[in-house]
Amino acid sequence: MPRTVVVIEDEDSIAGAVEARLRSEGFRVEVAYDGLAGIELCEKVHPDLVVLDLMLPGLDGLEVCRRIQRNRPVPVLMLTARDSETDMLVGLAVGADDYMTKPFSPRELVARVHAILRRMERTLVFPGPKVRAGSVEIDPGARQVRNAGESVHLTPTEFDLLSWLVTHPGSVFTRDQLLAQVWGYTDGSGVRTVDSHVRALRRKLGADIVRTVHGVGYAFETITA
Amino acid sequence: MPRTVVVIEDEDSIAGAVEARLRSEGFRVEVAYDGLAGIELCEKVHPDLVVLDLMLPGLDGLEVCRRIQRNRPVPVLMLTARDSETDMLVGLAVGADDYMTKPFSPRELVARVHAILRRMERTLVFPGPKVRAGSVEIDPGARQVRNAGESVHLTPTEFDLLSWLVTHPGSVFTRDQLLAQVWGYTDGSGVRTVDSHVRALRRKLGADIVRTVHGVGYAFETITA
DNA sequence: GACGATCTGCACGTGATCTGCACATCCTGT
DNA sequence: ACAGGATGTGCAGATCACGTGCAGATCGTC
Repeated sequence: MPRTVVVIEDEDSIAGAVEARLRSEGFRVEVAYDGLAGIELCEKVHPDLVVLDLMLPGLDGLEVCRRIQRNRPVPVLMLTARDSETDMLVGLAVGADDYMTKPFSPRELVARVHAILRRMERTLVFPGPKVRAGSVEIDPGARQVRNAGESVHLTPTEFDLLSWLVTHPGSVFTRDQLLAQVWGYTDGSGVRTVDSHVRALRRKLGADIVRTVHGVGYAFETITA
Repeated sequence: MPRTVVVIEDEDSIAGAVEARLRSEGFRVEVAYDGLAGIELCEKVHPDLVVLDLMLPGLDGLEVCRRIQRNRPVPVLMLTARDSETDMLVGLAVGADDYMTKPFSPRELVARVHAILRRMERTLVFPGPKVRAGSVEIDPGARQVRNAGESVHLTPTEFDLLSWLVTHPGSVFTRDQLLAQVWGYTDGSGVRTVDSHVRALRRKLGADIVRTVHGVGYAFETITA
């Protein structure tokens, strides 16, 4: 599933360059040429990130930022013509996650987009929707887990592992795949370590939280009670 | 006791007009002609209201506004030469209570000064919204904190840090994110400084005020009773 | 200019967490 | 039922992150 980026920028040349570059990076890109259109676009496509020009015709970029955030928290990379510390502070105040001054290199923009998304993945800043699985309730934003109402403490690796499985219900993953996705390892070292963490999850959340697929790996499934 | 107003404005003609008009309304008026002098003046006379030009020689008006607010919360009426929504939003973001674009009529200025002071009086009588977290009570307007009824003194940084966390309950923030949001730093320097201030908060308000998310960062949580 | 408050950030101790072995147990195909 | 591979369990050393004490730098105030 490709990441979606909404670009709100009135200058054609910049909008086009940003769009092309991000698209070549594998993002799904939608462009709006003024603030109101941008807000509507965000409501429609629910982007993973917004690239927003501070100076827009009609509605001001800061106001656009606020309205977008109000509907649904989303990381914002703000573009500004002026290079001043004030702009940065103001941008951060209304909820932007990073900002760049024009002119900028498309390469740098791509780098920052990736940086923000990586940060968001690792640490969801905004309270996201909670995921339920049987009696287990997972809050990705708060990195908290409850079982039958009781708060359960998970270590970082345990939480990341559970999160990965939960966000891909029904899919079976080999130990190597889990090491790659959750641990970031590329070589096949330490496959048994996965077992240890699966075990920890079962001890804390019940044996049914993770299903063993003999000869293959592990999978998460919502219990259809 | 007459109300004191500090006017920070570099243009002689405007400063003179504002001063004369306000004085004729019974205010005690002090004038500074640049940002630094304005800040010092505020420290000296503790005004009930500040009229602040956005465009100042030397120190930027927004920076002046922040520093004044940091020492002691005071209503600010901001003057700006440009008539743009951006400026208003920017001004409000850094803590101004109202803004006017030049040219303006002295009569209107006086009206707004009275309006702001009236509003302030009301909010003194009817305190603003307070945030509660367990036995801890936070008053953002007054920058005051109470724990089990006892008034607790927080340093500026401590209060800013707590405020940010409190306004995003449940969300986990990395040290880098907190440095960016609370300190305004963009590079990753000084991550351990965050620890020190978290520690100060816990010493003053109890260990539970901030939750450590091992391997990630910190989060604030209302006590789930 | 001097004093106190505050901020910053290092160094160290401690506790939490990760890793992966060795052995026990379970599963599957025959 | 049996063999052989796969998975579960207990555990301990290594590693990593965090809390703490402290001291120098800086800021605000008188």
